Amino acid sequence: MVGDPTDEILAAASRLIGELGVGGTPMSRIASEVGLKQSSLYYYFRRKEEILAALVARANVVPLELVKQVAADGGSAGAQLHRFVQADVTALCALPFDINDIHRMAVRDPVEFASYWKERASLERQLARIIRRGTADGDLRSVDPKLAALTVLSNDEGVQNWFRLGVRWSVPTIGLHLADVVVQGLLAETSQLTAVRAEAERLGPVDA
Amino acid sequence: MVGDPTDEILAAASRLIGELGVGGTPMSRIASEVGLKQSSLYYYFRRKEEILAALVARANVVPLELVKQVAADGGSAGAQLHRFVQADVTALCALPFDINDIHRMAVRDPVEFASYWKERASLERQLARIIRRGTADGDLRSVDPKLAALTVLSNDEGVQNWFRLGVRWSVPTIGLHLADVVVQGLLAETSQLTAVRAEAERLGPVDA
DNA sequence: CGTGGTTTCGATGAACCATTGAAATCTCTG
DNA sequence: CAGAGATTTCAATGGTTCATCGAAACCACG
Repeated sequence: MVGDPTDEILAAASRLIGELGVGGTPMSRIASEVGLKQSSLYYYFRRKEEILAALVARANVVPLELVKQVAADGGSAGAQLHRFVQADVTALCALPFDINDIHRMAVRDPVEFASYWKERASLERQLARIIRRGTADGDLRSVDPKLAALTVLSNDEGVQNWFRLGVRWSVPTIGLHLADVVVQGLLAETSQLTAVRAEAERLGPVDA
Repeated sequence: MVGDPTDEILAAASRLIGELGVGGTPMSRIASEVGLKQSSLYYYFRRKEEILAALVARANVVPLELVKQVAADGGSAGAQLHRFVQADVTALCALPFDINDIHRMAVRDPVEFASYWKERASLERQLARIIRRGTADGDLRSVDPKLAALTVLSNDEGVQNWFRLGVRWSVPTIGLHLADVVVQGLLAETSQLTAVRAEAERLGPVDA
């Protein structure tokens, strides 16, 4: 054990949950991984969900940073959306565990996961803002911005889910495909897709 | 208790799991719901997962029926896709439990859920075939049909997930939005969306 | 040293999954 | 209707996990 036991525990939990799932990783296993006895974990975390909440809190920051960065970098709404989707898919697939797995717990325990839901709502709002602006500019079709934002995020999480099962495509391939579908699906005119894609590429990958 | 205890058990399990989640519904609760003791359940199902497998097996049939029906009804690939997405979203949202919740178990237990994975693969294949034909006809953009099929299904499951949390939109609203985005996202020309939508509407909702 | 705060642990209890062998119930036939 | 044989139910039990508690070990510092 080198650093803060809290970090050690989170790192071990993160790895094990990615391997065995939330339900499949007992506290005793996490404990032995960091050289502690099972009951000792409860000194650092009062309940198992507290570990999950801490884990998801970290994971949640990433997409939020992404959408902020994308908005700050500017460009058309389509290009922003395109860059966000690609980066979001990449970020979600890079997590050591399935975010939906932990999301499942967050549904049952709104108190413990309060910050998760707050950040999640913020993420939807900011994405909706981009889409709303796109509609106002005439770049995007006229859609309900909030509904569109929700489906975009759902899609990112959905493919992340299936990616973990070992599909044959690389993450960039999936991200690019998804970004293309989503953006063209919201674009006012299909012919703009190549232009939007070029613009997104010119701005480069998001670095958060 | 009126009919086959097996059906009684599945019905109770289905309802309880929708309410409390897979991990949150003990066998004892299911048992008492159908007027049995906990251990008696194991006469009908050897393990808890067997109940879940039976549940998901039923649920899985629906999208499979849908895609077959849609293909049988004919029409352009875009219209078929549009009708399928709407019907699939409706079907998934109508399930008493979150299909992803059970899907999670299926990942860890490929033996028990063997039929699930077979039907799932079949679903992806048939959807991919529709998309492939659309590309060949020039209706759809040139995309990897299998990747596109996977993302379409992911999207349906993704919104179903979030729908359960009580979003403010109705199921038909969500389904229509998603179908529009997906279809236009894959269409060769945006201008065709209204035509495709009209065609899909003329064919009516899928009745499987 | 020794005092007070921090960290770890063993013991324990409650909830749940699963098994088992026996009891109760049903079914069918002579 | 008796009773053999199959079906269905259950109480008892064991193993695993989450969580709590009080005591012991450890540590910093006067």
